[in-house]
Amino acid sequence: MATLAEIARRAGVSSALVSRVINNDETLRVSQETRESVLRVVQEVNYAPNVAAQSLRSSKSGTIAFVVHDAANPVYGEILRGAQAEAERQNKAILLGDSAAGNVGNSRLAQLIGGGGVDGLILQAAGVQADNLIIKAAHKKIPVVQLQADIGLGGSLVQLPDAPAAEIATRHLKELGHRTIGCLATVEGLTFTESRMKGWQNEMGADADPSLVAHSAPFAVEGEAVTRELLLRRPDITGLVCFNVVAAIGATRAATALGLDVPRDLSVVSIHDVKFAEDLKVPLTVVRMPLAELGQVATKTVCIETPELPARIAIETSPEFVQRQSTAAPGWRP
Amino acid sequence: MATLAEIARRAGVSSALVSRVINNDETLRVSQETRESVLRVVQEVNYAPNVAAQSLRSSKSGTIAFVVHDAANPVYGEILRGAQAEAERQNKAILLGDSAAGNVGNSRLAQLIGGGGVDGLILQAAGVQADNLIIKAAHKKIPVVQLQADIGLGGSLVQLPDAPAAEIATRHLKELGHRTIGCLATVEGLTFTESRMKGWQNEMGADADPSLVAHSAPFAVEGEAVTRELLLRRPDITGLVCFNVVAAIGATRAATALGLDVPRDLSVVSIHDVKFAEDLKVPLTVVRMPLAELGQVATKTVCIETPELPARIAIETSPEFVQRQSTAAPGWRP
DNA sequence: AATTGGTGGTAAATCGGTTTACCAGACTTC
DNA sequence: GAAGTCTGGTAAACCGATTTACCACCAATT
Repeated sequence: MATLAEIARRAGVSSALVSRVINNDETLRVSQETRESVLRVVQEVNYAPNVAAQSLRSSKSGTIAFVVHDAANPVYGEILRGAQAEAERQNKAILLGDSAAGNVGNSRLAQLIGGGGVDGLILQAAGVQADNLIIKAAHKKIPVVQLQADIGLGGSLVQLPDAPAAEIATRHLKELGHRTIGCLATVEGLTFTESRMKGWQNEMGADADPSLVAHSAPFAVEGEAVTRELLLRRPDITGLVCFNVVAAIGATRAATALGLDVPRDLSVVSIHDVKFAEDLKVPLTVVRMPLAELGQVATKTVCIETPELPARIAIETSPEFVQRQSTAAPGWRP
Repeated sequence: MATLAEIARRAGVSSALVSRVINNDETLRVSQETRESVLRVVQEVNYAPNVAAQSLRSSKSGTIAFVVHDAANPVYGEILRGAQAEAERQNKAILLGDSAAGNVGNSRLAQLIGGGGVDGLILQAAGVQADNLIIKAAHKKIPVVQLQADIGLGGSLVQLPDAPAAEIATRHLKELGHRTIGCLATVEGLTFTESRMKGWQNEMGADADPSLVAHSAPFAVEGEAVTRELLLRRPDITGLVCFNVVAAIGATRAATALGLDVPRDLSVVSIHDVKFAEDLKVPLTVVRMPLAELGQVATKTVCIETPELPARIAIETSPEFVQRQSTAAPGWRP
């Protein structure tokens, strides 16, 4: 493990000089000879600066924490991909935290966040109590960006076009002739849930009966159970707008289990797409969200060096409607 | 940002004492009073040690790098989950690198790996040229664990029960009455590909004709294209063993596109499971691998402090056969 | 001869925590 | 009263890169 001092010794100069040569210090005047011999030794020993020392001196780690509550969820995979790409551009590495995988608060990641080992924190806490320790640790020390839902950390909030997406989905069903359109929402109270609810309500107008709404965490089993209850409660529903595609898959399971055919007896449209949507028994009609852009913007924002981050950032890219086979004009039921 | 010195000043002691109190130095003798007043100040200022300073002194970062070539792939998600869980136990945070997301070699992650900012490296490089810079950087400095495939980094190699899994899959088709069983393998030359090939050959015996084999990267589109060629070349194939479930989904697409019914005309069995396998048009019969355990063992191994890591570690947990609807006795073809 | 100015560097402080070696004072013991 | 032995600490040296301030030397100018 070569150090600056080692290189300095070999090149017969001081370590200050080596550092200044390596970092292209403009104010340094050095002979061409000396510069070259320093660089030669740097090559020879395959020098890589000690990041801990740099970090200690500069108070920058070159690292950002990205905490989600279920890294295996395909939706987060897409966000993460966008974040990775932007992080690369910003020359940052990403520390991945999974708040579902344990108590993040006592983890090494929390120590890093609290101890200056991280330059910024991106938090996707939808549906999960964000860990207080992380919050405290991060508070006032590093920039925090919340994705999709404001859980009161005081950082920036990056939002998707939630209302438009729900409107597109709902309007699609209306245009097919549906009137009684259920709403399989995500967890109540979260910012994006409320925005999407608003989108559904906007389109439904007077028909936006609260009894048409049910809430589910983004898991297939829960989506299934909740949809089952909803359909039993309101058997007149012919169309269903789902706020999460994983829950939507559960919804189609529930419909099938109740003897309903999708789309003949129930049309299902969901927000978010998945790969293999085409390969499903019922290929889902969806409204795609610009998830990679969400991750990218969040990362860019958290890397901003200004003291104050913008309070809210709205992703303006339009959601993309993808018609597949889970929606159709309302049919009769046997 | 409180420092030790700050606390020492407030408590009227030396910073050495504060450090030793905080770290429960056994050799320290200190009065109860002093200890308590130190701890009180520590609480008051919400002290968190600077990780860069600790890291510089100790040459440990509390961080491990986990580099995969496609973080969005569900198979890696499962491995990552196991790695996360074990990392938490080892009090390490995970730096995620995606070798598909760009050139890892020039990334901040590479700098961290080369500069002591990472305590270990787990590399899942299947199907991708591992980045030379990472290799060089990591070489001889930190423990390296390779997952599934040995790409010559000289570190440890953790292997799944590959041959048994392929045997189980192949035997299943044989027991259903299939004789001409194709093999949609993964990328040629990789350690796990070869092991699974061996499993297939073991079961096929004299019937293991090389023309029954095709190779595909773990992507649906490639699985589809490769399977199409294979089926056109060998239309007598009635059963297909796939080494990767994502490629297997592509295989069913190809079969369908050729007018073949799965499982009537072609039985498909795959290694690895996915969530929503039940929701697919053709629910796939699969052989589940202990992926979380793979991630867990890799993480545990990379955290070992001994100079020499074991060269090879075999995961002994048996693969789990899951019967669904993509396999059946060979039928006639129209 | 003394000053100015440019060239080519270097010494030393700093970031913050850890650890080793050591020490002052009180108290015992012979 | 001299030597040992606790008790309760502290000083100072790391870890390695960066950066500011400064300096020695030589040449040119006044």
